[in-house]
Amino acid sequence: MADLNINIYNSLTRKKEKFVPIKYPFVGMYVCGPTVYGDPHLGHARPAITFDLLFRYLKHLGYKVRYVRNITDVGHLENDADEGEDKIGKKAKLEQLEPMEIVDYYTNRYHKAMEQLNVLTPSIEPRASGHIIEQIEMTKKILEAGYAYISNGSVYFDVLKYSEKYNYGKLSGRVLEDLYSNTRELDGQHEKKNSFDFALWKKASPEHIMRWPSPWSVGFPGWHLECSVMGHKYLGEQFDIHGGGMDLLFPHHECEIAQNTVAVGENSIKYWIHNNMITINGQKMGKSLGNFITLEEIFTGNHKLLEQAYSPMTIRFFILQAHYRSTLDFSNEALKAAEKGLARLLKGAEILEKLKSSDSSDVNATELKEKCYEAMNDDLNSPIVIANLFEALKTINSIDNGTLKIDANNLQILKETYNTFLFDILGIIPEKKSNADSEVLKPVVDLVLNLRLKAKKEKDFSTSDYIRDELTKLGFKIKDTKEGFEWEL
RNA sequence: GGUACCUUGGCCGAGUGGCUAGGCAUCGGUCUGCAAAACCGACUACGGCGGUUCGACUCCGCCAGGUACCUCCA
Repeated sequence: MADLNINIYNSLTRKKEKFVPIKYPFVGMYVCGPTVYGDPHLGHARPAITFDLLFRYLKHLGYKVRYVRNITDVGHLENDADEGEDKIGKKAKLEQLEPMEIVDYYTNRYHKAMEQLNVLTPSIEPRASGHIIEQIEMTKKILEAGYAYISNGSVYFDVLKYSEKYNYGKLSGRVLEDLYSNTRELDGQHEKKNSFDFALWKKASPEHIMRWPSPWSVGFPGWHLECSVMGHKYLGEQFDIHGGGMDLLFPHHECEIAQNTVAVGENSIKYWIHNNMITINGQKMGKSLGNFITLEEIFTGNHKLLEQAYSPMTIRFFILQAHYRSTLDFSNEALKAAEKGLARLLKGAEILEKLKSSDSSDVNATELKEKCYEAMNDDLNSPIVIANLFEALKTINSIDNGTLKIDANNLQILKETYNTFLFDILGIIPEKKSNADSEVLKPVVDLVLNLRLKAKKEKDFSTSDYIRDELTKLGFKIKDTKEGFEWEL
């Protein structure tokens, strides 16, 4: 068994820390999921895959992980808390649908994309709209503690009051004085004592569709509240990991910490983990910037920036080839490189199954195994894991070629390591080869290639080349081997 | 304007105070009737200027360029 000495970067302390769960062997992990008002895009794939990697790895190490990833279907406003429209509500009006139709439609689309990316389903996937009562309860608690105030039917968190006793900005490094001078003048700020106060409950304007009764007004909960509520509801007063995109660090996660501190207790979450953004031409890919590419567009190649379609596994591999805390720049060239590299690794897995062991061994597979664990333990360094797998691939091919030998024991470890890391931990699945395995096609192609083999033996190269060229045109890859031939579609 | 971060070879991307990750592309070689695949080899980089050091891509300072957050965003 691998050692459990994982180091992980904690945004809260800004350094790598040894991961020690609050209550071994259980791990509670909460990750901010999507606001379901549009198709999932490449940016959504990053946190999903990053935390899927963590989820898989922790489980692999034997932890009992409860992974909660929410669906935001209410309270996420288009603009500033006072004047903005709810994202879902806006879309619903636009398309003349019930808000919940929008929510279900895009939630399903999200799930489908996640499945294609081989992202495991979380243990619990709660919706904000299903936790209105709990959100009202938490708002009450914060009011009772004296860290919130009611203004015109809305409830706001009193950041100034909070910062007298606690450190607002401990996560983001934000300084309150800076927020004073730098928050823009926006309409409707008059309800708040200070511009940096944030809403816990909002009174609904007449045209606002999504609304619930509360002690203060008919309205809806503030965006930051849902994660605090659902995280603690399902993972307890204290839990281990809270994750999300770096862009949520401020204000979203900072506000969560403030709410938690008042309503649940200080330091209720141990590790804050943030993935970096995917950029396109060096700029963040984002809904508001309009430069995003949806996952469906990538899978079909139907976008003006795409030179071709890229499979879900190519995307997954592409994302894992960069460290999760680095920005990752999108380009066709990089994606094609990922595609080719991945295909080689998968081919290696097939060859590995057929390898024969020898009496002696030039290969030390234990070393590979240790290097892979070491990389994962060092803040989930998936690029290093992949680099190690490529080294292993070289070894595999060399054994296949007969230039290296491996004994049974090392072969066993090599297989275990290669398959465990590639498939179980990195979560790669072999892509389905269209019709290559079809019952009808295989004998036909084999027949044709056997004819070619015969031609070759008779040195009738014009015929054999003709067959190969024609099959290549049809998309077959033909490979001659010592024994005869191999092909794939 | 404030805060933080980044700048690595043709491209993507790890990493380290001295031991030149990895992938893709390109160019040689081996193998092959020729290819393909595979293997071997080549190309060996760390924005600029100073400083610390026996030694810096890695630490410090300055400069340049870029990005993110400060408003919704994964």
